Amino acid sequence: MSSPNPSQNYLLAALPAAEFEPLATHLELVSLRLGEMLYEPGGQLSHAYFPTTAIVSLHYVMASGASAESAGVGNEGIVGVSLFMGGNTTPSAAVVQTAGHAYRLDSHKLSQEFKRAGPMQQLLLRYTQALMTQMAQTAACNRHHSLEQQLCRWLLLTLDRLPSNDLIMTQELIANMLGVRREGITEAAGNLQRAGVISYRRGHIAVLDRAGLEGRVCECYAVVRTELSRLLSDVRYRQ
Amino acid sequence: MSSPNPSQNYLLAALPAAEFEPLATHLELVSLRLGEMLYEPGGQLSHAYFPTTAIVSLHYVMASGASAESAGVGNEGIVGVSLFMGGNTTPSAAVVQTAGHAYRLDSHKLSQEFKRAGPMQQLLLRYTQALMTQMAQTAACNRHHSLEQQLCRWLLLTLDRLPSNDLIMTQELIANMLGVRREGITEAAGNLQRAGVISYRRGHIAVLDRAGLEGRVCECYAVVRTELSRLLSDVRYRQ
DNA sequence: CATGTTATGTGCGCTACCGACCAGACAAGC
DNA sequence: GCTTGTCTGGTCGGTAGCGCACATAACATG
Repeated sequence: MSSPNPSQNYLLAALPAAEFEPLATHLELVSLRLGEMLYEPGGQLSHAYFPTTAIVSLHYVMASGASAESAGVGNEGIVGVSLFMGGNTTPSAAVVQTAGHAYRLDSHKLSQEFKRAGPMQQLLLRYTQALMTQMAQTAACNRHHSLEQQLCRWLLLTLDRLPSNDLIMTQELIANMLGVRREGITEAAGNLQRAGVISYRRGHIAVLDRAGLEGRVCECYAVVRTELSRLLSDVRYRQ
Repeated sequence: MSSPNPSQNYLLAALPAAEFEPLATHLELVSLRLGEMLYEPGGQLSHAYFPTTAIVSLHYVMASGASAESAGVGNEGIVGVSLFMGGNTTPSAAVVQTAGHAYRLDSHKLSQEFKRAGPMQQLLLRYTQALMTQMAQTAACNRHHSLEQQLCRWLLLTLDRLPSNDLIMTQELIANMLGVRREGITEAAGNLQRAGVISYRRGHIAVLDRAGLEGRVCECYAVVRTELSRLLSDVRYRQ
């Protein structure tokens, strides 16, 4: 896992070898810094990104400056679905939430690959549907669930995209993702720490008890997870 | 407008004549009753629906019974994107929010049409991207905007899908869509009525002053509208 | 026109979250 | 060492929206 490898990304790993090989030479390894903006609202994308160890957050920033994440993308997906959906851009921004690596692919190459209507197209469309589920669930969760439940959901989704149990993440950043006040995160995280579920210090969060998180999270986490594995499980071609 | 016609649906209307004609014989006019469930969460879809005068709401119902709409579909779109996205089903439900007509198309025929990779595919993908924008914006709006602003957004989006200014709609139903308390709608609608923007009686709402709504709505309405027209404006083939 | 049903209006206490602060605590650089 | 910036902890008032319990009003039906 330590040396970067395209097959750390689920979508790339799922491609049949015959499809992947010709693509491999066009994949460019990039290192994404925390806070880096992959694209601004309405901006043109020159590349699509397949994260391996990085995590990217798709979120909308309101006129007031307030923001809210609609979905996150990690090694299970791709950043830049609008490139093959035909819109080329979106009103959302894509910001690096966890520093790490990603493989990027020229937008023309991606579009060309998509148009071949092969396994890659199927994978991309299915992933896009999973992304829609994540967005719809975020909308419902924002409406009905408590800040603590949402924090648990967010932690679990992030954890699933990381090799370790340690997140490099300030409370302020989490608050921006969830679109809540930083103090709200302080309080909820404090509760979780007191319960022995997580432990944190300046800019680091360690998950000690994953089951504890799962016990506190709302149903939304399971819905997103289940739907992702349903959509992508039967399209894994390679080991 | 009074006699049902497939080209009342934007997507069908946008198809080039050569593409539309062979499809026309497979389109079946159906009448959708208020409250009818087109598909249940996880259920299989036998048809896709192109609404003309009907409006369908996509929403998730939580374990607690609470619900929240993630997007609405009217004559600008299609119900059943999961049929061509490859998932066949979704965790959301589709419920008729405004009774009216729709043309339905057999799921195999739709899928077959999609695979031809012609104008229909492009239209469907672009519409799907617009749908994603609507979902993402709903998530952000649920987080940050007031009930009154959300009601205005919902009314405007619904209005855009209707030929008239009269909605047949109880406050209870709106509350279910927005995922708020019925009393909250009573209050917000009361304010709007006092301001002369709308007028209502048991199960009917008339919009008197569209500009008034637009003055009170949050930015989310414009984002969704603008994105929809951006994505679909350059793919209109027929008059 | 009497009756049942469904839709709307109102009042209450309650809680989760917001906004605006300030204070302490840790990390890194000089 | 000391300083400076960043991160976390706590407080205090304010409020939007919830849950609940009703009261009233419009319509539909026989």
